[in-house]
Amino acid sequence: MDFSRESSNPNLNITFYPDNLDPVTEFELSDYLMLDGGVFEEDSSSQSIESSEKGLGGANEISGATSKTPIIKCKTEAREKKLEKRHRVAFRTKSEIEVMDDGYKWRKYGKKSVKNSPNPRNYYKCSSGGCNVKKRIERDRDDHSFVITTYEGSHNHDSPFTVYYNQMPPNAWT
DNA sequence: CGGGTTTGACCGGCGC
DNA sequence: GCGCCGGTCAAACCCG
Repeated sequence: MDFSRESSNPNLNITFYPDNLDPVTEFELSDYLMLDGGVFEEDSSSQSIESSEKGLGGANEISGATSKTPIIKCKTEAREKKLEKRHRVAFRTKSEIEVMDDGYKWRKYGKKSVKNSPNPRNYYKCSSGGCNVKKRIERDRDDHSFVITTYEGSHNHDSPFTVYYNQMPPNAWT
């Protein structure tokens, strides 16, 4: 069994996907891997996904990589036009725990079995009032030890985690 | 008692 | 037009 990871360290291996994992898109997996540690953001609004910087237990540093591949941007614009999307960021994380604490409070509102995957997909909403950020979590169908987390939208408010983050000295975490 | 899960039903979009 | 499929709702349930 390869579930014998001794620590629940979700920061071991993180891959970023543009959009969601659409198996029927023209994208190949190698296209995603081209981004290699980059964050894909759709900037249809002026905010950026802060949660990606501060979230996930505050241990990983995934900000900084900002290369936006033009081809993907192009494709996404088409989809964006069609679906009128907001921000959508997908992570692929090696972890046994599906729901990790990224500082926000999430409320589950749905579970669904997807045809493409044997594993169910979970839907979460940010439980803060007026904040309609959504989150979608599913397991990788190839690697059961990977978890795919997709954020959609931008938070209206600061993360409760951010309060601590701002008020503490930077080395308070170690 | 209040807030979060669970779970099936419902609905809308898309492809055929 | 119909059926499939993904996403959301909401009522019942569970837990602190």
